[in-house]
Amino acid sequence: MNRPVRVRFAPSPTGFLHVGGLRTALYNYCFARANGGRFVLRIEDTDRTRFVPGAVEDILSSLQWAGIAHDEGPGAGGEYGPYFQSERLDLYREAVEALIRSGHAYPCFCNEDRLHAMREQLKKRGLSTKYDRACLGLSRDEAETRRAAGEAHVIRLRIPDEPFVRIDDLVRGEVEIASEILDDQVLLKSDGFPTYHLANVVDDHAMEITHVIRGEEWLPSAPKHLLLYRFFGWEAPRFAHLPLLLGTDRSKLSKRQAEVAVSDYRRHGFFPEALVNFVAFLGWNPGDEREIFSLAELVREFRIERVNKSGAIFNLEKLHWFNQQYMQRRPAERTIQELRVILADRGWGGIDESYLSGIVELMRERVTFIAEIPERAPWFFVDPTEYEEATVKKRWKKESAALLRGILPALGECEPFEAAAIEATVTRCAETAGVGKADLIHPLRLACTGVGGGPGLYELMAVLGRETCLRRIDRALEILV
RNA sequence: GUCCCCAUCGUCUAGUCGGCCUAGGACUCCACCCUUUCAAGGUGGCAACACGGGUUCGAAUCCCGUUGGGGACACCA
Repeated sequence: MNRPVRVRFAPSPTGFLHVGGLRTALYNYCFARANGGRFVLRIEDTDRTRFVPGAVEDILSSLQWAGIAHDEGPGAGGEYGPYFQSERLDLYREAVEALIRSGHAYPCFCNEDRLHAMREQLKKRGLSTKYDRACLGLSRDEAETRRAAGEAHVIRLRIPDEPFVRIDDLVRGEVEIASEILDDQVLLKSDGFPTYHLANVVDDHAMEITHVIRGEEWLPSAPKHLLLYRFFGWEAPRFAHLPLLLGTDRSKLSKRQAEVAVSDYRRHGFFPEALVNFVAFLGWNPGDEREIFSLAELVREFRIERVNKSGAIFNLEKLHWFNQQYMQRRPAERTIQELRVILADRGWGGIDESYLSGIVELMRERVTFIAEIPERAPWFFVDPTEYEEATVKKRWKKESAALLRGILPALGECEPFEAAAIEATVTRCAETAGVGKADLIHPLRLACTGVGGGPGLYELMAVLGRETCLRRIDRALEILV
């Protein structure tokens, strides 16, 4: 009765890993980990016409980046392989023949044109566009003869004559669908490849999947899958249909409305922890007010029963907030290394470790992305060549130049050249000159950075170092007069 | 069009089997505090139970309907 928990994430390589797919994978992963189960990754590559080169690699690397590791599947091995459906074709063919023998499936020789015309007719009359079963009337002998002759055909599922199919969904409860609206779905295409419906059921059974956690778009076809399990005589898994991720226009999140590939977010500099945390909260929450969850914490707290029923809009602003939160929390060492790479890309390579450490310490709570550090504070890496006009106007007074000249020698002797000592120096000079500290601080900041905002002046000067500060002050004195 | 799903602030949501909700938190926005600046942080504010019927002493919570939104209707997944 109680089989060991096994779940799967089964993307098709028709594009890059979608953020919605990431959430589906995440929920599957959490469910498996929380229940001592196995998380299987299976590639559903049964549509040769839509295969996108590089998609499999993108799916794999995106999942790895996010920290969602599969126990079985491409790159991980496993007892239930192969994990590419294109390598399991024999299984589907055998299964479909068994279905034909038991009378639950039948060959159909209708061509696309006839099918299309038929649907148009039904649509015009306001009826559902299901197959009219023209080929169901064929005798078994005739069908076999035509198949043997190599005539192009598909195999269709024969929907039984019963009032309805019921599915007990883990997030939606009981859902009933009238059988009469179910279509005689194609199971095997004329090219010998299975459709999703067949391959999915055959593989989930073969791989002993106990819980199918997937997007809500599959809910309407779930009854067909249930029927398939019954016709095969297999125990069906439990189903959990997840609410959709929506774009700002409230329609299913798609390429048209926003960036949807996980790799896009990665490229923009979002942290995997932030994306995972954000996406986890689109349809689930712990029931209290906590919001920052590591992957390990999600595993510990995730309950499939707490998954919401309604779709959630992918709110980029909130994602930014999560990223900023993680910017402040993540270990500085990682940020330093990543900053080093970004700087090297901009031609600012070979920078001292302790210097980068000082920068990160000062900038981490002021930015959302690492790349913002050189953007917002280029003066850490190069002397300012011009001075922000509005700040000059507001902060550079007639007496500023004299004040800076006055503090220059004191800064030259300030020992050690650290925040506390620099502050003491500035305070003393301000007192001596009979002005407020601010009259010294703002011109100093302008001279050292060229801008009006940024980290605390003393801290920033300490990081820049005495030599750099003095040089910059000299130069400002020349230019600003 | 047919079928299915959904319905609390602009957004993500809390609201366990109806009373503790004059509906809580977070994002965004605004104000104030902190402060040399910019942030971060703190405090406060704006802002919602789609509508109509029931059931009940009592409903955001249960039932029905309406409306709205979404999804599915392929030899795509």
